[in-house]
Amino acid sequence: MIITLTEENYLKAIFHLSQKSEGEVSTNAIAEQIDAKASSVTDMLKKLAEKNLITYIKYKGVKLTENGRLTAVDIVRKHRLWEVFLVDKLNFSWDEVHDIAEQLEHIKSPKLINQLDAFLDFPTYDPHGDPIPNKEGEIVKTNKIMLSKATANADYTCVGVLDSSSDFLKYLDKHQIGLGTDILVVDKEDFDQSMTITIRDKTMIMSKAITNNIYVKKV
Amino acid sequence: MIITLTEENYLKAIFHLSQKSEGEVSTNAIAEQIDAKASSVTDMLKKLAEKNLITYIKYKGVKLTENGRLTAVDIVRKHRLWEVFLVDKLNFSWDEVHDIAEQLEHIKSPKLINQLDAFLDFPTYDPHGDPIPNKEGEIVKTNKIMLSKATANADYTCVGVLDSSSDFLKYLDKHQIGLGTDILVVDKEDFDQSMTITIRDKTMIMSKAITNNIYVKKV
DNA sequence: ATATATTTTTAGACAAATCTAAAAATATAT
DNA sequence: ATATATTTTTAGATTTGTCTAAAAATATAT
Repeated sequence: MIITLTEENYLKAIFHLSQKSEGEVSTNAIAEQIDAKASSVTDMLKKLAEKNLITYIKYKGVKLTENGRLTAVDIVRKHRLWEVFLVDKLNFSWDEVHDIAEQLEHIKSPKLINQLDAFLDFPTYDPHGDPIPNKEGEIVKTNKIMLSKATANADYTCVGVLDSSSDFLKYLDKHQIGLGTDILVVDKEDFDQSMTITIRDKTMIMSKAITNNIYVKKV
Repeated sequence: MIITLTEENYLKAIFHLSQKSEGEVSTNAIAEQIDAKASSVTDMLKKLAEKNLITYIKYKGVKLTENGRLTAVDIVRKHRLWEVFLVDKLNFSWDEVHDIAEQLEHIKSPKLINQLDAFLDFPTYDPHGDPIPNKEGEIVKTNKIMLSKATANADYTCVGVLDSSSDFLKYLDKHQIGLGTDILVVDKEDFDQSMTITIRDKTMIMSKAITNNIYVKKV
């Protein structure tokens, strides 16, 4: 069955939205993610349901079918492998790769992806710390938590970011925070939930807007 | 100015056709190359002329403008660089790369192509012996000739192929002919223009259908 | 419980790229 | 030079993905 580029983007959007919260994904949420009008989304949902990629009940939102999930995960796999390629082989920085990978993820050739995977030495995480699904569509789950949920007086390591927009990644670069950076949570302010943290013996304060976008693991 | 994927394919087709013969390119020739109906081509030619990518006079065929030529050459550059990547880095064989490069050539990111170029060590020829245009759109001209035009009792080296279809390339692989293979032309039959050649001390006969698709250089 | 707000869907229109069928222009052959 | 063949264009329809505006369904608030 032929799946168009647009359909692929819808499937990916639905997949990402269903990762964020349980249950059905709403039309409006998809519209926002895709940057389209809700009416356009409704049209597309009918097509995807017709192709058995989603289950769709009017006014009730959608869910990916097994088929749809596998298709979406395959796109995510390609996206993340290409990001590794761009950073590891072509010397891109982690804030530059998203838009290019967004294009490359639609290239259709199973052999290409398998060879790329081998060429990159079968990476398990992309440059933002997101896991790379395997060929069977399985995704490893790491017990990462949001930095904002970390407890005071404990050591953590940065293992990923939620927001991989260029602006946020540049902020992290500026403060020399990357994957593997050790973070000591010194204090958490009750009032605005800002945090005092220590990185390489330098202490700084981070707003919740920041700590809510950094994934850490207890060390 | 935004150039769609379809427009890019038309420009590339016109470019390749104008390489083959002087003067204007005909609507039918484009239709055949693109595998579309002549009426569709006419519609597209109007659009391309509107965008100043071609000069188009009704019933008189088309020519690329400087702008159109640069756009087409850039696509060819990308196509050939990706082919080098696939063969040199991902271990594809030369008969497998065309269709994938056909997709990759449309990825839009100047930085990506420049970094790829550097990563591949600035190659000048693709896996089929076709020259890779430089950033400025210049293409080196080699004094290659068709094997069918070669003279008897002279030494040549294979430097390229005209037909880079999978079937033809597999024929060459089977007979262990590749870029750099030395070919001694022993005799040329007047009747059917078949040739007796010697490759690594093994003599064989090649029909004109074959010799017409192999580029050689006198050695 | 009823009015109000929000979300979602429908209806109809539009742009891009294609097609078929027919008309117009150009080329070829006797 | 005139009839015939070929090439190219036009006209009108179709598909995909989008939109706006209005209607329908669902959710929220008093």
